[in-house]
Amino acid sequence: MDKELLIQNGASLESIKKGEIIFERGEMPSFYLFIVKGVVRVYTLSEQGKEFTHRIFNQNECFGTPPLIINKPYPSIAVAKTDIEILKLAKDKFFAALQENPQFLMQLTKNICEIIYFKSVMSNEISLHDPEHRITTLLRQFKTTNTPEEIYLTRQQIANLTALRVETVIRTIKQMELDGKVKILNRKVFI
Amino acid sequence: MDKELLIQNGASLESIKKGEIIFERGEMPSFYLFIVKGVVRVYTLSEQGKEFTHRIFNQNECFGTPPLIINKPYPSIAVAKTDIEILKLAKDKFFAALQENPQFLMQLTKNICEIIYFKSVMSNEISLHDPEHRITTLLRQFKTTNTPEEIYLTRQQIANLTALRVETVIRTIKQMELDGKVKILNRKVFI
DNA sequence: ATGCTTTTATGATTGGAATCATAAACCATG
DNA sequence: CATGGTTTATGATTCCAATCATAAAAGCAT
Repeated sequence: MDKELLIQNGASLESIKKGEIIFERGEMPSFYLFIVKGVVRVYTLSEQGKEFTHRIFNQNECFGTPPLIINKPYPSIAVAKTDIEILKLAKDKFFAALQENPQFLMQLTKNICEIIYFKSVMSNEISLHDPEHRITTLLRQFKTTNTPEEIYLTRQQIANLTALRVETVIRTIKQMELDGKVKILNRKVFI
Repeated sequence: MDKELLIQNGASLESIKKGEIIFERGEMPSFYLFIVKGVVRVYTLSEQGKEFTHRIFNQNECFGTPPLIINKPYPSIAVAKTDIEILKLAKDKFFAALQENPQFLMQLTKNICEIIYFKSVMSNEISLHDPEHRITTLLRQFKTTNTPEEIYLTRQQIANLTALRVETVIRTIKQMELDGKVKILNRKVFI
């Protein structure tokens, strides 16, 4: 999981500019991908161009790993939200490293469990709850799992994570502020 | 992962009647749970009693494992859909078994990756697509991952898996039949 | 400062799934 | 085969988020 171990096993460091696509939907995975620096967003698109953000990954996290492990095409798109640096480890070397290094596998499994937990929480929200509830849960989730500087999400980003439209998010957050449920400083939302 | 290994490591077999709750939302996991026989449904409830089914698990699958691994409360409820038999392995023994047996861990990780893949596909559907698209994707997914006898889902079950209401599912499937997109034999849907 | 892009804001309207209500068809079980 | 429970069916209505349109405010580069 950590940089040293990945490099020892043959991973190569790659710099990617903000906005560049890291993998496309439908593509077969051929690398284990680990973020050394920066932020990556994994999302899907509808035919009409609407976006749904599955997750935002920060440094020291891997992404796109489940499709690699079960050998299925990526169901989503990954894009660099900032300039990033990632370590890429070729598939065969990745599996060899897993074999030899049980700690690595255990750490990876924990990471994947965190992802599935977040997805469970959010899919419950999206399937059963109204806009205010969804937004509240998302913000609480981000508050506990990210450092303060990373918390800030634009209304559009909140919309993409909660499967709402940006106008709905704006209106809902406004109402929540009126009700004293959140505070807005600059344009940032505090819960 | 397989029965023998679990029993060797101290798992105990338990019979549970159809309809019984296996774990509740909010409860802390203390066992690794593996289905020897029968079907388990994992779902969440809204305040108004609406249900969202996260996944249906069949025999030779484990369920509720991510919260156990990351030591967080279950975000959902598990219920026996049929009379079932499960192997329960206490948390400490489970982690010990993982330590000693890398194959077990690898198999577990693959299982979890399958779950997250399915969840990714479905959350994309629920967030971005209309009822027909959601239902089509769900049925296709079930067609490829389950054996024919297991495919049959009631309209209500489809609704709970796609975050739609049962009337919407009924109307949508009717329309799809008229359009020649599915066949209905007895009341079962074939795609 | 100046313009350019992104983000937030807001009103008007629409659309489509949820909801409500009722009943028919089917299935299991004694 | 009669009975009760589940599943499917269907019409009428409601409701709320999406959509459409427009603009103000803030951030950013030159």
